This record gives sequence, structure tokens and C-alpha cells, in this order.
Amino acid sequence: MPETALPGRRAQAARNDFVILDAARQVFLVDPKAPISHVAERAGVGISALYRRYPSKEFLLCRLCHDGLRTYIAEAEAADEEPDGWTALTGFLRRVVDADVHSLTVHLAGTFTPTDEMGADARRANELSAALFARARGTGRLREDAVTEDIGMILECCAAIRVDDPERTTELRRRYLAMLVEGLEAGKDRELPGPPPRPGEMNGRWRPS
Amino acid sequence: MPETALPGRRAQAARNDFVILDAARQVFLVDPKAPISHVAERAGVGISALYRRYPSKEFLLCRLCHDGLRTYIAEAEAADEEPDGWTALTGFLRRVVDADVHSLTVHLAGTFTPTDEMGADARRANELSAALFARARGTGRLREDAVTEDIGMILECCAAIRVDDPERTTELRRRYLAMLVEGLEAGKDRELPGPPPRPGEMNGRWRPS
DNA sequence: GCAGAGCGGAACGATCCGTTCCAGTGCTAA
DNA sequence: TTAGCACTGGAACGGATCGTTCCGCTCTGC
Repeated sequence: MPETALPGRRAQAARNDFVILDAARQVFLVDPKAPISHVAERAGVGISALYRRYPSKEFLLCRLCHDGLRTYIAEAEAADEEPDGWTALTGFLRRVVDADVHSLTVHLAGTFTPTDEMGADARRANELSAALFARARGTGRLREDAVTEDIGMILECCAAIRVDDPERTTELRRRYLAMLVEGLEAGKDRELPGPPPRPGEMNGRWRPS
Repeated sequence: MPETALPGRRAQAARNDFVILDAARQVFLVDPKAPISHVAERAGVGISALYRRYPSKEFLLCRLCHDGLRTYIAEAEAADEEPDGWTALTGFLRRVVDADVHSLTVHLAGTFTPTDEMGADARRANELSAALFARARGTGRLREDAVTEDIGMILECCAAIRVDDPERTTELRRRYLAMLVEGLEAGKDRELPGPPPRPGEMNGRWRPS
């Protein structure tokens, strides 16, 4: 390992713990079906180092996905502190988009069988989203025909934006999130076309693939 | 073949011409990396019927992609007839989204080496988009900080929406297209965050993968 | 100096997928 | 009627990919 000042195998191991998880996140964000060897390469690590930590690819994917879900929840809880309901919602959206959490939780789903804990967390995430949405509605700044499920769809739209440079990706996503949020805001009296998304409509992925 | 009233092998072949192309479009729209056997199954046809028409998977993909590009151009030309520049642009966007052309042209790119004719058509598509955008700008209904490249990005966002039912997919896409278009419209004096997309920025895919 | 934790990466076996091949089927023309 | 042929379904093949295992090595802590 061409690393700096390794005070021991333990330290290397501890570093790898982080490096591997981080590499996995980056790799699977770009391509959810990437081979596990790409993760090892990106981490600058052998495959053994990976299998020493996770018994299988599925476990790694599950871990990643669950982590993403937890960040989502954390951001939603943080948004609850924000006094204004509208900025709570829009700030939440922006932070979730910035954290690139949507791809991790949604696009990785179906590639493994979720644990019970994940199911519970997913439910909690939904509740928090709904609460956030309800608060925003209370401010009157939300258009009448918007629904809670729009949150997931908007995140989906933003996640679709991706260019090679990660920073640029974030910038561009913010741009289109801003457009979408303007469309979410009350103002013009036009109605959105078609029936709004229904609760489980985007969740076809959660069945075993 | 369990088909109705086949007046000959010729007729079956002619029917298959269409059926195969249609199946291919449906299959590759959902999963650009789908195996060719899925196309045959979806078409209710053997693999031979496929290889009789296209010398390889790459040719089929290329054909599909080019077809998509041509519809894009056709819609852009049709939009030119529309007298009002703003409805020309928004109508164009809606029809392209409805036709589900974006995934075909963009997400399939990179899976084959493009022909010269495709390159020319791609350039023409860009010119038409730019013209359409310029006309919309002329009406003053477009926000100041919008750029031509927003068109592609917006289409990308919409293409990300996909549920099992195709009709529902169209409905939902129209919903978020409507939101995005509201964000594209002049009105509130807020500026969009970050630098706008640059011309070739989203085209990393067009290099051989 | 030794036991073993941790590692890199080759090797293995399973699966997948593009393509080829061949036997069968029903027109069509003589 | 029948020979020839255009067309087909799907089995078979060969190469590639990828998850996982395994082995030999290094370095640490004692």
C-alpha cells in the first residue's frame, strides 16, 4: 500500500473501512450494477479487503442503501427545526439533492432483500416527508394541487441530472430543483395536468428483482 | 405463429418488420442494456426473425436511436409552424416528452458508434432546438437566465419519470414538465442558482463506451 | 521469531448474452 | 404435385463478465 505513515495494520484497516465505503458509494451511484471489482479499484484496495468486511455484494449494497435512508431521515428531522414551513421543505429538498441520497435509496432498492429495520426506516422517512409537506401546505405557499408524493418525484427528476464532474452535477441539480420548486409554489392559477402521483406508484422497484 | 389470417409468409414477414421494431423500442426504453432475446420474446418471435433484419444488436440499437432523433427533428420542425414562440417551445417539449424520444436518443448513445448521417441529424436537432428557444425568448415569456441547453436537461428530468403503466408514465411526465415549464417562465424575479449548463456538458455519453 | 490479522490478486465456476446454425413450415411457380 | 425457397423458432456455442474463494505474502504485536 502506497500510503503515508502507517502506524500499523490496524490503522490501515480502519482507514480502509472508510475508503471502501466511500468508493462503493461513488461507484454504485454512477452505476448501480457495477461489478464489485470496480469498487476495489476505486478504493485502491484488493478484493479481499472488501470481502473481509462484507460477506457479499448484497450486504454492501444494503448497507449503502440503508445509510442513504438514514441521511434522508436525518435531513428531514433537521428540517423540522426550521421555523418556517416553506423553507423547511425547500431546504430539505436541497440538502437531500446535494447529498445525492435518492439514487442510493431508490435505485439500489430491488437489488437486495431489505431488512426489517430498513422497512421501518422507510416508513419513518415517509411519515417525516408527509409532515414536512403538511407544514409547507400550512404556510399557503404551496400550490393547491401539489401532493406529498411530488417530493419523491421531484427528487427523481433531480437525480437524473448527472455529469462527469460531481460538483458540477450538484450545481446543475440545484438549478433544476429551483425550477421545480417554482413550479411547486402557488402563484399562477394554472392547474397541473393529469391526476397527481398516488402513494405507492413509484415503488415498483422494491419488489425482489 | 398464432396470428390472424396470414395470407402468406410475406405478410408475416411484413408484420414482423413492425412488431420487432416496436418491441425493441419498448424493451430498450425500459432497459438500454436488455439482451436481444428479450426483444424477441416481447415481439413473440424467434431470434432468427430478428437477425434476418438486423446484422447485429448494434445495428438495431442504431436504427432505434436514429429513428428517435428523426422524430425529435420532425417535432421541432412542426413546432416551427406554430405562430406563437412560447407555445411553440412548450408544445414541442410536451410532444417530445410524450413520444419518449429522449431516452432513445440519449441513453442509447454510446452503445454503438454513430453513423455520419446520425451526426448530421444530431447537429440539425441542435440547431432547431436553438431556433425554437430563440423564438421563445423573443416573446419575453422566457426568464432571462434560461439557456438553450436547459431544453436537454428538462427532457432528461422528464425521462427519469417512469412507472409500470406507460400511459401513467406519460401523465406523470406531463405533470413535472408543467412544473419545470413554470420554472422556465419569467415571473418571479429570483435567479436560478449556479452557472447554467454549457453546450456540450451533458454529452459525455456520445464517446464510445 | 512466531502466530495470525490483514492484504492483493489470480483462479474458479456460474451465468449471461450475442451470434450462428439447422431442421421445419408453408408459399409459389412450374 | 412437387421442387425450391423465403422465412421461422429455438437449441447450441463461445466468449465475456462477475461474485466469490483461495493462496501466498507482509507486517504487527507479543
